[in-house]
Parts: sequence; structure tokens; C-alpha cells
Amino acid sequence: MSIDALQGDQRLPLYQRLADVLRQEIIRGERRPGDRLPSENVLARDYGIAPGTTRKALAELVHDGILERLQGRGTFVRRPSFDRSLFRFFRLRTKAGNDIIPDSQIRSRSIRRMPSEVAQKLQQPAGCDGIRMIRIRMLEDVALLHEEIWLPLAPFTAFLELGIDEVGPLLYPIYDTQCGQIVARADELLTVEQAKGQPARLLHIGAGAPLVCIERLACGLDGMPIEWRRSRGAAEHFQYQIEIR
Amino acid sequence: MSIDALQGDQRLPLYQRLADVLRQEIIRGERRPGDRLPSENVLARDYGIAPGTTRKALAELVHDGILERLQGRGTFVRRPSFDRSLFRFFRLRTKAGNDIIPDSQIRSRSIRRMPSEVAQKLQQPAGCDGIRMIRIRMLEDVALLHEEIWLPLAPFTAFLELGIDEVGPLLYPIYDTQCGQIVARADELLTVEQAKGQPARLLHIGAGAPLVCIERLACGLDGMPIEWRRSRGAAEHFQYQIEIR
DNA sequence: CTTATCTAGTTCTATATAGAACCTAAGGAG
DNA sequence: CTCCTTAGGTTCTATATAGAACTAGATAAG
Repeated sequence: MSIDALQGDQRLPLYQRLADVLRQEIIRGERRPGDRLPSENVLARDYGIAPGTTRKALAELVHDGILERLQGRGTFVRRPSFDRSLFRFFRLRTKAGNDIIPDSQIRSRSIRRMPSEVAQKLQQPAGCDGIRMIRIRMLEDVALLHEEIWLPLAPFTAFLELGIDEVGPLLYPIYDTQCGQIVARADELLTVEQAKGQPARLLHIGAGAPLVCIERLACGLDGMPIEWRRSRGAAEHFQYQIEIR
Repeated sequence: MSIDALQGDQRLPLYQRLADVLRQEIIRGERRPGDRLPSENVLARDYGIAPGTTRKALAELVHDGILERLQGRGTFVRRPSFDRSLFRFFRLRTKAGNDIIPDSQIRSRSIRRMPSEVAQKLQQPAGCDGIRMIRIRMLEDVALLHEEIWLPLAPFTAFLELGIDEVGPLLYPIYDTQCGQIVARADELLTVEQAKGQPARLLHIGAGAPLVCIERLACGLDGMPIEWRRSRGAAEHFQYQIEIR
């Protein structure tokens, strides 16, 4: 931590280089969510730059959603509360309960050869094995969502140790605590298809009825894919809400 | 423009008050998209504050997407290129042409009593009149999208002066230039329903086939609703893509 | 033990200043 | 006329500094 711990592309501005260094430390897991960072004055002294410059670096990371600053308390690595956001956009149409996270039931979990499409999305070599789960999400004993979930083997062997009953309705906190994988963002692709096969059967839906299908690729802080899943539910039960700017 | 032109909630920080003043000037239309703002030094002199403080105010407005700063050139009111973003999320599944804006054909335009649901969304008094359009969007002579569009009468009388053939595929630029209404953001609600009635007929779709239905409320810089529309298209042709963070 | 006060540490606001990097337009050289 | 240089204006980076606002913990008073 001397004056020139800020190498990386000497032509980039100082605050940018400091932001990159801190971002990398967080991505590599050297600073975990909830950790407190050194104060802006300490950072300035350690790296031999002006306090205002560290402020600018920290502000950038706050803007990226990686850090959180609390006046009088300090600067902290942000804890991404993410599992809830699925239902921020994709919610049940029943107006009764808002933002209810349905119960979930894992129907199967096994190691299988990945379909080439999934392997590609997860950036794994073609034909390698992965973890596959089938999960049903239900509300008041009515099956609403059929999910097929794929995980790469390498970081998730610890996940296989857990009993299938110990897994609650939220997967991402488990990925974090058990496997050190933090989901920071995701891409979703929504389409409509006709019910058939296993999903139709498990959802008790007649073949040919419209299904909403959401494919999601969840990625970590470094942008690398962590999990791929495909969720299907009867179209009549769902709505998708979003704000554009 | 003296030292204390920055009234508004005296306890708020200076940069916040300056940002509010500039934001209001833009909302009120005193500064139009594309206009150039005074330089940060001039602003500082005019309002009697330090240049660094004006920088912070301008940075906030840049972050909000209202301003745009170009090194060496100046600070400009951002031109919201918005019509394109419909198809950034909601795109045709044909992989051939990316980001093609389909041709459009306005089938009808008239003044009608607003349905109570629409009036409520547009924050108009119940039972008042509005402008209603039916538009078909097509690609290579195939009808893809059926749109029902509602506008409040008051700001859009100038829009009625235009010949129905003069209206191109992009409405929002016309709202801007002809009626002074700038669309800055929108909320969309996506559901799936079964085809019936006029939409089914105009789209040449059999009754009962699944339709994707997107209801959109477009709002101005001040957050007030400007336009409400409902777009429907055959479910098999569309996909909706989004990034969550 | 409870409550109030003080203190050290933190972020936030605001000022002042200097030079670098970049753009535009005007003027001069060929 | 064309191309190059120059000058002035702009944003961007970086430094330095002072006090306000807020928090948490230690200390003192009751």
C-alpha cells in the first residue's frame, strides 16, 4: 500500500485506478459484504493521494451499487439483497399479497451433463457436467412456477453437501454463505410458449395453454455467470412490471 | 440570478438547491433539449458559489440523465432518445433485423370520452374527453402490433392539426416539437391474454390465441403522465429482455 | 444503574486554486 | 484555396483545507 500501489494503466486518472483496485478486492472476496473500508483520509494517506481524490473513487463505487456510505459511521461493502427482486418485476396477479415469496420445493437435484445451450450460457466447456435442479414454487398448496436450475460444478460442490430439505426458498444467500458466490446482477429473457411435458404436468396445466417462460442468467460482481435458470408459470397468473428511463 | 437566487428549503445544501433550480428550468421548458448551459465558472459567478459546488450540482443532473457534459464543448440538456427503447426490451424474435422500427399506420384518430381507467392513469378528471388513436405497426406488410393510444386534450390540440399521414413511425419526437411534451420515463406492465375483438381481427389472429399485452404510461420530466398506450401482439413473435441489478 | 455530556472518528459540504485534456474558431503560411 | 498554428473557452483531474453534521463509545453526573 505505498504511493504506487496504483499501477494499472498509468494513463488512467488516479481516482479511476483506486476505484479499480477496490473493486477488484471486493470481487476477489478480500472484502466481503458488510465489511467496513478504511476511512477516506486513511485511504488517502495509504495511497499517497489527496482525500478529495479518494472521495471521487468511493463515489463511483457507490454509484455502481458496490459500496454504501453512512455519514458518521463509515463506508461498507454493500450486501446485494437480490432474491426479492425477482418478484419486484415478476409478480403474482392476485392483489392480496404483495411481494410474497412463495414456498419452494426442490423435486430433484443431480449431476448431469449440461445441454450445450446451458454450457454456453454458463461459459463452461461443451459436454461437461453440472448441477441440475427442478424446483416447484407454490402458494397455498397451488403450484405456480416450475423452475429448472443449472449450476457449474466447480464452485458449488459445497452446495451438494447440504440436505435437500435444508434448502429454503432463497437460493442466493446459500450460494453466498456456502459457496462464496455473490449474485450481483442478472439478465432475463421473457417469452410465451405452449405448455407441454414435465412443466405442464407438475403445474397441472392442460397441454397447449399459454406459459410465461423466463430465462435468467445470474452473474457475479465480476460479470462471470453463476447460475442459469428457466422458470415457467401459467400466463394468466403473472404480470411483469418495469420502469424504463 | 444573484447570490440568493437559490432559495428553496434553506437547509438543503447549496449544490442541491442549484440542481433543483436547473432541473425546474428544464422541466418548465425554459431550457430545451440540445441547449447549452452556462459553463461551470459562469454559473458559479452568477450564483455566487464556488466552482466545485456547481460541478457537484451538474454531476447530479448528469447522473439523472437530464444533462450531458462534453469535455471541451460544454454542458447540454440531454435529448431523450426514447422511442427506440421500446424495442430495446421488446423486440421481434426474428433474428434477421436487430433494432428495426416497424412501419406504422394510424387507423383512426378521434376525440372520445376517456374510459375511467385511462383517465385515472393520466390523472384527468373522470368522464372528460381525450384523443384516442388506433395504430398498427407492421414489418414487411405483416401486422405485428395493435396499439391503442390515449392523450389528454389540453397539451395536444396542436397534434390534431397535423394530417394523419404526416405522422411518422415515431410519436415522441412529435409530442416534443409540436406540443412541447418531452417523454422522460415510462412504466410498463406486461401480461398475456387471449386474442379477441378488434385486435385479433386487425392482426389476423384466430380468437383465443395468446397475445402479449403491454400497457405503458409515459411521463414527462416532472413525472406527470403524458400518454397511455396498450400494445398487443401475437405472443409467438416477441420476447422481452431486461437486465436487473 | 440510569441518564446526560463529552470526545474522537467518520462522512458531507463548501471553498479555492492550478494545470491537463480537449474542442472550436480565427488567423497565418504555403 | 488548403493546411497548420494559435488562442480562448470548456470540462476534467488533482490538491489542500476548514467546518458542519452525524455516530458510537467513553466518561461523568445524578
